[in-house]
Amino acid sequence: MTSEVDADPTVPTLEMVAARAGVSRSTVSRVVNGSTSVTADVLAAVQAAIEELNYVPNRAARSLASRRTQVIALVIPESTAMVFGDPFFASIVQGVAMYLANTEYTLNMMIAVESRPDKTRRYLMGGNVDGALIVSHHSGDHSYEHLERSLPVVYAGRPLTADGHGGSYFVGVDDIAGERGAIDHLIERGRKSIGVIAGPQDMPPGLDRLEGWRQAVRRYGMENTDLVEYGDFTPESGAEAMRRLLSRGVPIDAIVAANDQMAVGAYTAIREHGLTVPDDIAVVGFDDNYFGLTATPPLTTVHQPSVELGATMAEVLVKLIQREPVQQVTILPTSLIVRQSS
Amino acid sequence: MTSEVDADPTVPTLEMVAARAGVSRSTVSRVVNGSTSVTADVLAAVQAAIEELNYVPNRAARSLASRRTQVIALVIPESTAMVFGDPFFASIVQGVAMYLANTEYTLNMMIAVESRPDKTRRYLMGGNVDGALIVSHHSGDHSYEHLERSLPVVYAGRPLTADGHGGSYFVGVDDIAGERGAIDHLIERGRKSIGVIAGPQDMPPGLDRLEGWRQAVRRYGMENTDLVEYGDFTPESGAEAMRRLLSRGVPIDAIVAANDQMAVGAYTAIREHGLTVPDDIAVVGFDDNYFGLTATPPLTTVHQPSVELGATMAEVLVKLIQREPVQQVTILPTSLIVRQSS
DNA sequence: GTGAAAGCGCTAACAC
DNA sequence: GTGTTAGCGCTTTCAC
Repeated sequence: MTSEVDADPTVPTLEMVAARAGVSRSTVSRVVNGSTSVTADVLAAVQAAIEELNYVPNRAARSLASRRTQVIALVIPESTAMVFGDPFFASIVQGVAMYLANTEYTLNMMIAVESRPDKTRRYLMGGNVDGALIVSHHSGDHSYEHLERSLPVVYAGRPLTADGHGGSYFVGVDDIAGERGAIDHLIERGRKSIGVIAGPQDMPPGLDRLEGWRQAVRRYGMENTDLVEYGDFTPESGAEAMRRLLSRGVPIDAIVAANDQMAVGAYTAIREHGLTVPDDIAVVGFDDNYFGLTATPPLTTVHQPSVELGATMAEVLVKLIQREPVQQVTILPTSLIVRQSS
Repeated sequence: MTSEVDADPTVPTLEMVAARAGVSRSTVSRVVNGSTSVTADVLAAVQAAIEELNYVPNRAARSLASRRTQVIALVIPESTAMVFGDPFFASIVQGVAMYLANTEYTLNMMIAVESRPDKTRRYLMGGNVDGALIVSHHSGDHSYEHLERSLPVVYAGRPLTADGHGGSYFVGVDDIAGERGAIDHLIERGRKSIGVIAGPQDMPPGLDRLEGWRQAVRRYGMENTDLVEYGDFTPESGAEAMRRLLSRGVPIDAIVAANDQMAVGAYTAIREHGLTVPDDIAVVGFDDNYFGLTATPPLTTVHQPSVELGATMAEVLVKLIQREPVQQVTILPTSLIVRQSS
């Protein structure tokens, strides 16, 4: 048995609603668009007709006539999509989708194939969407900046440019403060020699989390100011960085990693050296995802509100589109989740 | 500084292309739509004009005139979106998006708010999309079945109905065979008493993976045919199920869990009893996500090709829309990933 | 092979 | 408040 799709169960049009309600198409249009200048009885009649016919406005027609699409693009570079497994991106997508579910906007998720950057650019500039949300693994990469002249755009994370944000709108978290908080916590617990497994230094989270560590090291007047090794956000790189740190022969009683994956990787290296977490070395991650949640021992980490980040990006973009006032920069708070690794 | 959006940088229209190329709009339309009945020189002229003007067809106009939208909806029930953290869903979304990136179709991802089922239904039936992909955590829930009469629909996972698939199109994996393979492996490694932490019995993966264990138990003539406890796919439930299994006092030297999260949870319970993985008890999961990958020891598990599953769903739907022949049921193979827990 | 003409379903001035 | 009138940018018969 094959499920056959009906030829055409005649989708009702605005005109049919008008005829049934005994009014003009304009009036129906007004009702559909929530105009106030319609008398109560006419409104009721139209609504009844809409209900009876099960009328749904045709987006294409509406968009063509109004020159608004009611579509928001969520652009994800292909290289980022590959690492979609990263819970951070999944959460952002979820936040965006859930926020938009309660608006009139539709989410158009697109993978930007990097070998054909033009395809994406043209699609976005071709009047097919009302605005775009850009999420890149290489957070801070605002290479779509030229778009901003023809389309409202909101980024996840601050741009890489040192001098301000170049007019871009973005939503992010305060990585510096978040990492500083992690170290405050370690100091409170009596740790003296705190190392850091930093992330790539060509993206803001990598840079800022390291800066947070630096500020804290200075503030607490710690002796070892060069206990830094770098990773690329993968567990393996975290393990390697930790091995390098341990092989220095310098005493270390705590480590902060720029994300949970590397923190969990550090566990491996610590165990290899016959040491235990947290007795010998306390470990604190960043992000708060299940890598840390399911690790043994469960990881203390800096929580980043990623679902909310997605929702906020969508909110800012919608306001931008509707020309409501919005801040260019929105910083969401991080919070320390203390578990058993510290 | 505020980024101002230009008033209207005049998006080029098909008419402008026609004028520039010195042909009629119909001809430009033919070129844009890849019609063969256009002479080489005319084609070249039109393509040049398109290039020079940076012309992009307006989707709304095209859709209005052709009565095709080129939009595919990916519907995710709200309750499922909540557990978006489950890598399985993230991978499906990724697969769908990546497949569609190479087609003319656009991905419209929508969260179906369960308190307003009508909103979703009407949107889908209102001629706003050419087809729908339905992904539910409660896999097998084909409650959108009525839609299939007016719209091509493809589901992830087999329906719950016992009698065939009721005409629905779906893409899934062979959970029964996958689980059986896990047990073949354990038997090969000399395990004698294999228990199972089953999933919820109101969804196909839960049912089928347990059935796979049952078939294998029977086939190998194992003695303990009731070494079954149930969980709800979370790590905690896996730990609890394992505790119940261990407290029975029956010898167990291996356990298969219906997903990786529960398998990792089982680790906890096994350790609590002073036992080790895999020396005392071998553990095999199902899904193959980072829960198992980052666990200690890394988990042996049944790999499910989730990205490919998403891509295949999209492929089937596109063929369905284009009235090309497609199988109603597509079953993707699972494969056993042997790591260190078995 | 190419053009002319007629809409697709809706919104938005503008009259009344 | 409500109706009339033009399109929005494209596809699609149908002639030629």
